[in-house]
Amino acid sequence: MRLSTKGRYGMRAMLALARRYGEGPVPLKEIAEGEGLSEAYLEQLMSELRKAGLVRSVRGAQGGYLLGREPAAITAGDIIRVLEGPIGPVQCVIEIPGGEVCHRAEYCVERILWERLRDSIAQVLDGSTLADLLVEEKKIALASGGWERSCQPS
Amino acid sequence: MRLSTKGRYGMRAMLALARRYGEGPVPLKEIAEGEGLSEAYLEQLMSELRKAGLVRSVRGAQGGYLLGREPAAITAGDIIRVLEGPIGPVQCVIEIPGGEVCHRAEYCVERILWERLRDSIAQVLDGSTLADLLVEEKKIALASGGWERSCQPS
DNA sequence: ACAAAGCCGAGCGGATTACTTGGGATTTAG
DNA sequence: CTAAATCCCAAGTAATCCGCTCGGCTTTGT
Repeated sequence: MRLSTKGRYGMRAMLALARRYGEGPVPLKEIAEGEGLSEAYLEQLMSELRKAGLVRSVRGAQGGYLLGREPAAITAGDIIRVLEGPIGPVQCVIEIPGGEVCHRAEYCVERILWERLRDSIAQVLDGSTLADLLVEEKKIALASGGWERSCQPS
Repeated sequence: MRLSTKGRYGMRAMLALARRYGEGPVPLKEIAEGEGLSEAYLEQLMSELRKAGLVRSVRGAQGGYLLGREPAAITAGDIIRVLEGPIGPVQCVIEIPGGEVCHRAEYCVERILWERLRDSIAQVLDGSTLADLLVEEKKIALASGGWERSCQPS
C-alpha cells in the first residue's frame, strides 16, 4: 500500500507549480533542481499530467509548465489518479465507471471492506486542493519560522 | 496503491478460519480449496500470520490452523500490517514507533497529506474486526438469499 | 541561427511479486 | 510401527514493475 515515486514526485512538482501560479511558465529544469528530482524522469510525469489537463505546457525558449487550472480547482486526488491509476486497494473495487465487477460481488464481505477503504482514501485525497495545501504550508512555515519545503527522501 | 495478493489472500484465509472458529484446527488444504488459492503459497502467508500470533497451528494428522484470538479481537488492520507491512502511503510517514522521520518533517506539506491518508486507512482497517465482517456477511447473505462467499478474482 | 525549452519512444538494470519445488519434522490412525 | 496427514522451511524462478537514463526530434524566443 505504498505510493510509487510517480505519485510522490508528481505531487511535489504540482505543489511547486502552484507556488508560482500566475508567474508564467516554469521550466522543468527549475522544478527538478528545486525539488532534487531527475529532470528526465519528471518530464514523463508532466507528460501524463498534461494529457490529463492538469498542467499546460509552453514550448520553446522561455517556455515551461503551468497549472492547467487554478490551485483551488486541482485536488491531490486528481493528481494521484493520473499518475497512479484509479483509486482502490484491489482490482475488483477500483473506481472505473463500468469497470469489471466480479460475479460474486453481491455476497462478498471483503469487497465491502475494500470499498470502504477506497472511499476513505478518495475522500482524503479529493478533499485536499493544491490551494488548501499551500495555505497549510504557510501556516506551518509561520508557526515554526522555517523556510524549508519538501521532505527529500519522501 | 494496491494491496498485493498477500493481503488479499490472507484476509480471505482469516475470514475462512473465523467462520469455523471453535471447530478445532482447519487444515490448510481445505481453506486453499475452498477459496481457490494455491496451498503452498497460502502456507507462506500462514507462517507469517502464525509468527505474529494471529493464528495458531496444530501439526500432524488432524492438524491445521486456528485463529490465535477470538474473531472480535482480530482486525483487518492486524492482518494487513503483518502481510503488507506497516500502513502508510509513503516511507516517511510509515507507522513504526521510532521509525526514521525525514529531517524536514516539520515544514513539509506533503507529509501532512500523507499522514492524513495513513490515518484514514488505518482507521478503516482497524475498525473492522473479523467478527464485524462475519456479521455483515450474514446480513448480506440473508438480504440476497445467496450462499456464495469470496470474490474469486479479487 | 542558435539556444532554450518541451516532446517522444526505447531501453535497461534491479527489485518485487506470486508463486513452485523439494525437502524436512510432527502427530495421529490403524 | 508404519503410513498418512499435516505443518515447517528454504530456495529457486519466471514475469512484471519501477525508476530511471538516453538519444533524438520539434517548437519558439532572441
